[in-house]
Amino acid sequence: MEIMREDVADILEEIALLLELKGENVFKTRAYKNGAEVMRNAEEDVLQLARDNKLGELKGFGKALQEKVSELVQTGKMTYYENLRGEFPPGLFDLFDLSGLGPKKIKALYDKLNVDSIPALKEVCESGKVAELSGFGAKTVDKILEAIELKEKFASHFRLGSVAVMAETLLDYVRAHPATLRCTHAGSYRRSKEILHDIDILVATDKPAELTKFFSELDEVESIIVCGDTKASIRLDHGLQCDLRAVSNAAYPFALQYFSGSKEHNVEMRRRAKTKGWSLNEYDFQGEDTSIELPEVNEEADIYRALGLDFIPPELRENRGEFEAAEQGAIPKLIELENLRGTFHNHTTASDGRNSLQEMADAAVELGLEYLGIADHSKSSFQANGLYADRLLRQVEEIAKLNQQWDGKFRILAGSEVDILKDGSLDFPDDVLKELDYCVASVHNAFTLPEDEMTARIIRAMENEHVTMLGHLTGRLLLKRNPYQVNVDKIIDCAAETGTIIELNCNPMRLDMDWRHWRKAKEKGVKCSINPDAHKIDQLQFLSYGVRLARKGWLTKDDVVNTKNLTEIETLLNLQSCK
DNA sequence: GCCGTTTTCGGCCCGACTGTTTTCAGTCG
Repeated sequence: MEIMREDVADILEEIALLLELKGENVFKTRAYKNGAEVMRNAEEDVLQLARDNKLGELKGFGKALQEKVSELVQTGKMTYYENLRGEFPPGLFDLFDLSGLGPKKIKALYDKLNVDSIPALKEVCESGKVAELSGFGAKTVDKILEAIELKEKFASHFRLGSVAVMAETLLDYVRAHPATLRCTHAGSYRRSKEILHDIDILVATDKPAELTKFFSELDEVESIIVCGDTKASIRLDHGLQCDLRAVSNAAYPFALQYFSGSKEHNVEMRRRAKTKGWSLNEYDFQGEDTSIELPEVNEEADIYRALGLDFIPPELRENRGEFEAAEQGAIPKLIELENLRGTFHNHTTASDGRNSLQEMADAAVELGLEYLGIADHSKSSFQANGLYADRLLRQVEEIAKLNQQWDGKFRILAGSEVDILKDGSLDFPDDVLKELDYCVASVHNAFTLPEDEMTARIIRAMENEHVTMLGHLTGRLLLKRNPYQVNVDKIIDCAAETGTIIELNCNPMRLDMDWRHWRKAKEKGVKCSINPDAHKIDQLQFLSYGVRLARKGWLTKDDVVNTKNLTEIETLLNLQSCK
């Protein structure tokens, strides 16, 4: 099997774990973890660099990592890794998933009690042997057993869309507390990650212990993980964890910056602070040399300014180029929800939607939109009641009639989500497609094609002049189904050449194309359409997730076509005004 | 193991909480 970028990163990360188990130098293990991070995020074609023995060009890759990864990519195996792996039983790795257990404790359990799997751990916990080990006690045993139970019960991953309501509710509670001075979300929720492990809330107050106690006693709390004077961690329904940090008003900007992360972003912040002779933590700047004056900080932006940086919006804080941009005054003005004037790719009862054309349009008008693109499924998506050409053309006529009611102030755009068939041809012939206002082309079957065939298939579809935009590029369903194999770089290049718009499908299950690719796409001139893929009226609200992820992908108002008003869209699509 | 306008050695981000400890190690974020 061909080695992928992600496989290399996973192996480097596993080596780091193995080295920790062996009790190796922490900086050595960190070097491997860092190497994994570089593999995942580097702009370069890292596999090609590995084939050419040029990985040393990447910061973080020295002689040792370069040789090991090159061996892996060129031969399909890494001797060092395989030897290291042979030193430990495979079941040991599962123990790292248990919260409260780290490399030191796992090593002790393995060395002293021969624990090499979760079932074995459960047994020695229950037999009382663990409590006898030095450094372990009754409470540790309880915690381990609870962690085992939790792992079995919950997977600790949550989609942005499934935590957003709870995140807002909890913040509202904190905001309403009389001892709260100011508060907001931090962490990955603030950074708009598509998958979250927890919700972080930060509060400024003179009575921190009062806040943590209040928080840990909310009705929504299933169990309390920790509750101290300044921090409370609670577990909610479905195992979702939520952390509250309470700090002084003076420390609030520092804490907000710190707890918003990402870890990679903060490591770089601290490194930059050090070059100025300061140490940065979640409370303040500390001067190593007391003769150097410390900057005054009242809000988060002051911290960035002190380091010679423009304010970096939280969504961009992934250490993926935001520092360079902030230095050069090149942080883009990111898109806002209120910039959206309309949207494409929505379904009705004609295929697998729940609401009629009229109902969907009324809901869009209610949201203040000027146009709503309908794109019901085409005939090959028989599972979704896809339309044959005759039904589609009747829908086009019906839309034309409905459009007369809004006197040109609102318009339903007649489209189709046309299936890209296995060979890259489309599910409707050109003489049907040309009757439409626009067309979304999507893959809905044959997900297991090899990457090159899948890429060629999609490119062939994009080359059709009637295809306006490409739907959910990778077909992923977050936490449920992996993306199909497709060469995203080639798709982006093709979109740039053909002028095909790429969709940011904002169904929280999809959020596809992934935010990590948008910056590259926009630099090549590819436009984005933020599409809710709504199957009922309330799913039009998915637009807010789309905007959050578009921001994360560095997109501005100008990069997103559905920020254009109706007149501009009619021009873009070569449509006669229906006034 | 990596890195370098203080460079080839000596650093590498840092604090809170918990539990098992009589002053700290381990884990987490």
